Amino acid sequence: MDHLVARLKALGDENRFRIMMMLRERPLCSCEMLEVLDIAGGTLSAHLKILKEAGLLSQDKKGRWIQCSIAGEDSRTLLEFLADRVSSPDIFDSDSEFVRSRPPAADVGCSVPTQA
Amino acid sequence: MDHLVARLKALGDENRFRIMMMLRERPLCSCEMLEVLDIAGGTLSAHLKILKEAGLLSQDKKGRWIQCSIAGEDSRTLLEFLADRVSSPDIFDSDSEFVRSRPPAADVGCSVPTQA
DNA sequence: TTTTTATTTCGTTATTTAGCTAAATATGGC
DNA sequence: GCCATATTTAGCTAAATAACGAAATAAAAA
Repeated sequence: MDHLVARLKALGDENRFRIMMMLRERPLCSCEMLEVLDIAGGTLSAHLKILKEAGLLSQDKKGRWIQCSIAGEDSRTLLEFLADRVSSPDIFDSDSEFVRSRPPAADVGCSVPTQA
Repeated sequence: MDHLVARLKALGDENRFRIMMMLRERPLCSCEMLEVLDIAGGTLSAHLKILKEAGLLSQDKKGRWIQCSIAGEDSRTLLEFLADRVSSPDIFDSDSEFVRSRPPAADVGCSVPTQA
């Protein structure tokens, strides 16, 4: 499959798209995403794997947790273009708002229960 | 699901993406697409339905056949942006080349056997 | 009106996907 | 080393998806 088509497929899922929109704000660790998305840890891990394989997301070990970021300028460009075209900005904005309301993970660690 | 995410999902399939890339060239009827894509008529019909429901494709009855086009300026903008970013231009270019090599359907009708 | 052509719908099948929970695997702090 | 935390893997289920071929529709041509 063409790489771009694979990227579109990866982004054609609401939860994965929300993840990438949040990452526009700043790098995040999984536990922060879990606070926003109503899915289990295992499910999130699977989504992150798909985004990584699509070349949209990169992961860096930062001590105990793993920091997820947007992978590369190409991905960034694509996401900015798409962000301007979402038809329900409210949802993505409130996700970003939540991210902004929290101090970066690097400062506080991940002190959130992994699974409900 | 957010409308844009639904569009990305619709485009995240190789055959559907090829269809939309070909439509950048000119409007097409199903039988022309069938010459390019190696799928059965019923399968194509299902793909066209998905693209239509995603608001990417519009269909107009033209006598005996149905003309498919890109639906709206939004879709056109999105597709042009994506077309510049495909990682295997060869495939999509050769599809477009095939389309260009044929006179428009309006002139000749659809004289191609529907299914192999 | 019968035939031909274009397209859709239907019934089926195989595969993929998204989700869960629970177990396994790091990794850092005590 | 042991415990707590973060993440991945594994095993499962249910729903969605892409494909087929054949039957059903629609509309123009003969």
